[in-house]
Amino acid sequence: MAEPNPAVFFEVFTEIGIIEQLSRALLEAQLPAGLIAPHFTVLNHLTRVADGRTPMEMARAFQIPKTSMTHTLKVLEAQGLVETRANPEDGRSKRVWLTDKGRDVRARTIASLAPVLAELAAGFDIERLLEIKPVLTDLRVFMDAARDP
Amino acid sequence: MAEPNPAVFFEVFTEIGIIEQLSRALLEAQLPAGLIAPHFTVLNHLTRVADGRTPMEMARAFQIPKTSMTHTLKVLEAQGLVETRANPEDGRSKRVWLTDKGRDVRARTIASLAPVLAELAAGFDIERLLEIKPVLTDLRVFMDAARDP
DNA sequence: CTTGTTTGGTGCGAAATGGAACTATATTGA
DNA sequence: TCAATATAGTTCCATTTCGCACCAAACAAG
Repeated sequence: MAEPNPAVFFEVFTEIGIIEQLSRALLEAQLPAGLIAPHFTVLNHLTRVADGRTPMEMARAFQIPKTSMTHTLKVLEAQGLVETRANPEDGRSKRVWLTDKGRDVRARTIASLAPVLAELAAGFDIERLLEIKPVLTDLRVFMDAARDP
Repeated sequence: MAEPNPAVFFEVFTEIGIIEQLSRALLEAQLPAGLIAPHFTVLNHLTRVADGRTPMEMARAFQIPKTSMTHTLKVLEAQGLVETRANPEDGRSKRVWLTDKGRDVRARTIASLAPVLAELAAGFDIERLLEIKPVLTDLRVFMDAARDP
């Protein structure tokens, strides 16, 4: 019997890296011109988690530098997909809100993604995904908590 | 009982995206200055899969555009970590070989990564990773085969 | 052959990424 | 209270990413 070997983390991360590339390509194929995955991620986060987040809250949620979030939001705002207003509770920060157009783009993308996902589901057993999902969630939460604060 | 819902793909991809970010940060923290994850990925691929691959073979393996591979290799070559020679079997292409220095950088990175992975293993059950790994591998293979050629 | 098409690789330019330094506001503590 | 420190966000800049256009070698068909 083999010893538990931490290298399995490395191997799992390698698989995850490739799947991330492939799934990002699937998403971006459905996005309107000028938008890429990080833009969609923000629209989706504001819809699913809570509208009116601050840039820093989102940067932390996605584990990206705040400078990257600044730029991503600039693009979204220039395209009229989000709008920002001052945060009355903290003069340093601002809050980001979806516009109707932003909500619409997000909804259309989800809709056009549905047949793509359905095609994946036709060739890969969804049950297996349901099994690994809680492990992935726990791993994400664990790693998120483990990084040096 | 719920219908099998393809949206679980979306949810799994979301978790995978965040884990990819976090794991990449762990790797890059161990890399020497001037190298980032994609550089290491090439060194690792040449070591694990086969030395002397062509740029296109690697671009396809990692699912990145060939122009990105050109640039990544330029950095690695400038730092003396790989060297390229003409491909005698095909005048259009070239083959990429690790140098001793490249092998050394890769080995040192793996070594310095070991305690990081061990620390992860101390807080997260490796058995659960061993369970999901084959599913991830199958998913990666399936998605890789499913993209339009 | 030789002409049309495919394939490997590069140069270029636009956009994205992210570190460093900076400003402004908030918080902490002596 | 007010000085020291921490935090949110931006600007600036170097590097990365990747689409497009291009070149050269290979291959395919007549």
